[in-house]
Amino acid sequence: MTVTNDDSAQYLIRTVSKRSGVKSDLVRAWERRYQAVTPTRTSGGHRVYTDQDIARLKLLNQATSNGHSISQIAQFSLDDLKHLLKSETPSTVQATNNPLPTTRDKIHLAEDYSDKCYAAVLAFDAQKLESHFENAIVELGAESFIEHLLSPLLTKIGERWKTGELRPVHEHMTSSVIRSLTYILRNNNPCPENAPRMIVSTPIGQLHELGALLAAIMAELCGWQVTYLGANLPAEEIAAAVKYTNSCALTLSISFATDDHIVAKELRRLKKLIGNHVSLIVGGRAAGHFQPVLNEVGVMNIQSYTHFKQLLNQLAAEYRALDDNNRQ
Amino acid sequence: MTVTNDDSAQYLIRTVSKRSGVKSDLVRAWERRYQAVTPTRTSGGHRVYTDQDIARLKLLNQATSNGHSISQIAQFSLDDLKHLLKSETPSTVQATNNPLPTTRDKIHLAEDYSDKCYAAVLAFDAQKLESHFENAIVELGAESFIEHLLSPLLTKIGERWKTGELRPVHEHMTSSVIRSLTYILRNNNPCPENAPRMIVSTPIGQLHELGALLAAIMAELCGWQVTYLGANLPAEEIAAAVKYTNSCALTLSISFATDDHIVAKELRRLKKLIGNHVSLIVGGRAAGHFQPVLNEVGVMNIQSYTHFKQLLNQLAAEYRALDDNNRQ
DNA sequence: CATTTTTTGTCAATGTTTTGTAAAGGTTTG
DNA sequence: CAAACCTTTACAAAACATTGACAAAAAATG
Repeated sequence: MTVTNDDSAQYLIRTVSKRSGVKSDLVRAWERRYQAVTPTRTSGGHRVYTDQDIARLKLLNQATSNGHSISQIAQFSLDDLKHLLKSETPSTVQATNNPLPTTRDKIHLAEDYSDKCYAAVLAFDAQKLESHFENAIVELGAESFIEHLLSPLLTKIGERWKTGELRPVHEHMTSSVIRSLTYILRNNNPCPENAPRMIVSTPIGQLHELGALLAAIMAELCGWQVTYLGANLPAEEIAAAVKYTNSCALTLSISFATDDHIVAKELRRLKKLIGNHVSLIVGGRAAGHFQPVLNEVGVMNIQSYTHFKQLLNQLAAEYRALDDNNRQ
Repeated sequence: MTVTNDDSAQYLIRTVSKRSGVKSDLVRAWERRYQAVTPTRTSGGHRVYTDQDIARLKLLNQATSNGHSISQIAQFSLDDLKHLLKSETPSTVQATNNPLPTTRDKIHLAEDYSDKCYAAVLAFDAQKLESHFENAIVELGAESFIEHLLSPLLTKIGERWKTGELRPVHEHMTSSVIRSLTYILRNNNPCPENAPRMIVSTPIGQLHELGALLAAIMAELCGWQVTYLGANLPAEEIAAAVKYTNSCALTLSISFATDDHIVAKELRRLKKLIGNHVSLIVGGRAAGHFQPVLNEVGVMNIQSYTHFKQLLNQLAAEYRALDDNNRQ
């Protein structure tokens, strides 16, 4: 049984765009130039699409971001497209050259969205927040969404939380919305079989999960196979997860400098439990407070968004090289 | 529930509007433009609708907020519309014969999936778990998925956790996967504008969120507009969320009888903070341990899956009636 | 390697369709 | 008689369509 409905389901182009992740203009362009889809029309001339069309555009979107030329694959059947995507390595996210002219516009757009999203958070309007996020993902693309919208937004929320403009519930609500969005983001970027694995969580006592959530999403986008565990877990549990999944990296977010003892103790225990072959990465607002322990334990400390991305790619490369050697 | 296909039950447009959530003007517009409904008339010319018409408008309302174009689906049959929305809302129609999968088959299938899912949990394989869930949702439909798969699975996890077969991480991982599935489930079942609102969370000290998650999903499926806050929140925060969202119900899950004092205290504080006009619902494995407090505070205690569903529908009906009165 | 050429995503301008809402003025109902 | 309905007409915002053009990226060519 396939996911798609029969032909009775009819959508207008904006819905198709939202669901497939392809901008409306581009949907039309693909139809005009390559007949990638052939929607029926209303009496007034508006395009009307089926569920199949949406599935098709979703796959085409994935395939093109994997490097395929749209002109070559536009007329493939659904099965052909699925087959194409199965036997493929994922999109490698380049961390390098960013300051392109198009990026500037995106940054502007992202700021715009960021304001709207923050307003929704402040108003405690989960529905609106989710809606803004959805639109932003389509317009910005997953990568830019994270870098220029999500990342600064979470920083802002963290700050406002300290000043008292926001309450803890605001953060919980936001986490909840973002968590359910994970599904769309992951959908755009299926990860391969042999991807390096990572656990993301928060040590015990650390209740704020926004940072961890961001890290998890970023890692997934960089081609990692991430298992996200949520916040506030004791070292033994996290270590167990690392073993179960055979992960080669563990990322923790520490955003609040509550009790130095606990965090330090947990970090030391964790390192002992997971051993040296697993990379321990720590980030978050308050990570700096624990610098001595971080150094002692041998933690990779995240400095910035870009830094984390570099780290992710670097580690993934190392892991792949290691993996190749083992196989030979 | 049951639908009286009785022709004797006839309604005027204001009633139809209230029950379906479609404004009177719009009901007329849909009739004039697309013949979405074709009510009979009184001798004087007033429109007279049947229960079927109401059901129809309800579905059309849902479908449009789901992205379907009203002009395209206005003339669909009731069955077509139901099929379009795939997951059937319990509060609406279920009376017609289900020609496709028997309930018995579904239960069997669900058990099958349940086993697979539990195996994935045990093996700590988040990807496989998510994949099973996805397939199950498609095959079973959202409702059956929750009743016959998710609900028993979570119970099982709770039990196995107590015996030590599963660790806390297993539960965290499962929560994480289910949380990201929320997106699909919600998408299948968009809630109307005037839906009653509910907050779902877990009182401070209660770290297990699976029960709360299930409650949230069920409530959404019953037509509530749910804001899910995650676990472990102090009374003030939860109460703030209730106020922000103007919720008329609050559901808490208590699955672990840690410290009687804290939970009891939190419940009392919560009741004070939210007042009497907000329904306080409590469920979960360990809810029974707090029976005295629950009685004292005036809590509705969830007894079972079915009971919760009844409660949800009943409260929603009460709220709608109240809302109607306020508007008049 | 340097130049075209092609591909591809994006945008702008301009006109149309869709769709929810509202006002005006008459009719029915209780 | 007041409240609720009815019909018609109109309106405006959002969403679409079409055409044509542009520029970056990729590919082909010299």
